[in-house]
Amino acid sequence: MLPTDSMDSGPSRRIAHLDMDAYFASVELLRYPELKGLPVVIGGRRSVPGEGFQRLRDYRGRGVVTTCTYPARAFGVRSGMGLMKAAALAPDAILLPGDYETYARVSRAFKAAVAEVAPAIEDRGIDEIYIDLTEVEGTSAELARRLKEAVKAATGLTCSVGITPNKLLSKIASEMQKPDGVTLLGLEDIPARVWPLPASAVNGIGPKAAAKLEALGIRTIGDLAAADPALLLQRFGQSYGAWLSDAAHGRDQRPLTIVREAKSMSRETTFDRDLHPREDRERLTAILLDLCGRLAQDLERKGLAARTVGIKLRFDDFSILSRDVTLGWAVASPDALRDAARDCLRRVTFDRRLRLLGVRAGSLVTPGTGGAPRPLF
DNA sequence: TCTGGGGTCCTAGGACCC
DNA sequence: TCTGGGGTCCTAGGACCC
Repeated sequence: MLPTDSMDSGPSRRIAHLDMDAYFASVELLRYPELKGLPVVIGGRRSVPGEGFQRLRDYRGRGVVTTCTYPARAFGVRSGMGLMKAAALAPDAILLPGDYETYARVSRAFKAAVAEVAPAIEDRGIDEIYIDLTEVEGTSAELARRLKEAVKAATGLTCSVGITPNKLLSKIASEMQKPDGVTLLGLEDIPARVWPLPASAVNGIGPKAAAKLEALGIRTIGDLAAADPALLLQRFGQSYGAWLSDAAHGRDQRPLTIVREAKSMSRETTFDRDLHPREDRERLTAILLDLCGRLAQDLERKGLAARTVGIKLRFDDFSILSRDVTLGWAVASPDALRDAARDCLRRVTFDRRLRLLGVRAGSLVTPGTGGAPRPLF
């Protein structure tokens, strides 16, 4: 047995994961302080403006809970839950439509504040980031406090921070003391603090993998660490099987991705009611044109063009179908996106009603560089 | 009363080329 | 006539994440 971990885990790092608490709901509470302490749910479509706040019980139609306050969670409401089901649990909860422009603005503000403390940041979406603290002066406890203070000063919001030697453990750690928490973990804490958690607490073990593990009698991360690696390889394949073993032992050497280029952009919409491919043809055409127009705007804003265009359909039975086409050139205009999307739609046999239509731009290039044919000389 | 919208990555087969 | 092995690109689907 090797006496130290430094020989097999490489140079030791200090990585933070910072996660905003009930993010969208907390931003709304800044705007409506009178809702503090009440069950509030963010979700659904923008409703007709009326008097006062809309109650969850009055909501009609499709939609899910995007996020909710902790008092709403006390009723059993969860992200991703259908709004009708949420209304049955918490009929008096306040329902607010999402205001994504504001959430994005506040997001830029908290990330800029964190960058003042530590500049090496990996963006993980609107409400969370990884931060490399390896080269930053101070104890982990001090740095956690400074990060939280910087976020609070810039936005008025609280967050939870986990600091450990890698991204995998920090992601787990930041969940441990939510909300407004700090959790510091070393490799020596793994057996006592990480192994009792359910396997699904690992980022990358979703519902399917968790169910498959459960069928093997593997429920906790500790069970996974104790499982025969050969069995995992056999049941989950070389790549994922090996990763499962590593993850259970807290082994993770992934670097932070500081700059990331967009790989694809898409727009999709779920209809108010399922649409018939022929009887509702005009309505579907109008929706397709709208999606292409919005996607073209997104591309223009980012100065990008697509060499691949695809469509996504969700049918009334929730099955999903996609088709895409790669063009010999890059496109960005609404008309070109529409023509390519129509080519894709022609390859589909429609025998069910449609629930959702989406348009996707992939193989993105910057026009004038990657989009042009390479010169011969 | 079912189940949003925006992404990434992986796998796997076939076409095509060397 | 049959023997190859890579490599890349494209397409479709699926798992997972925020």
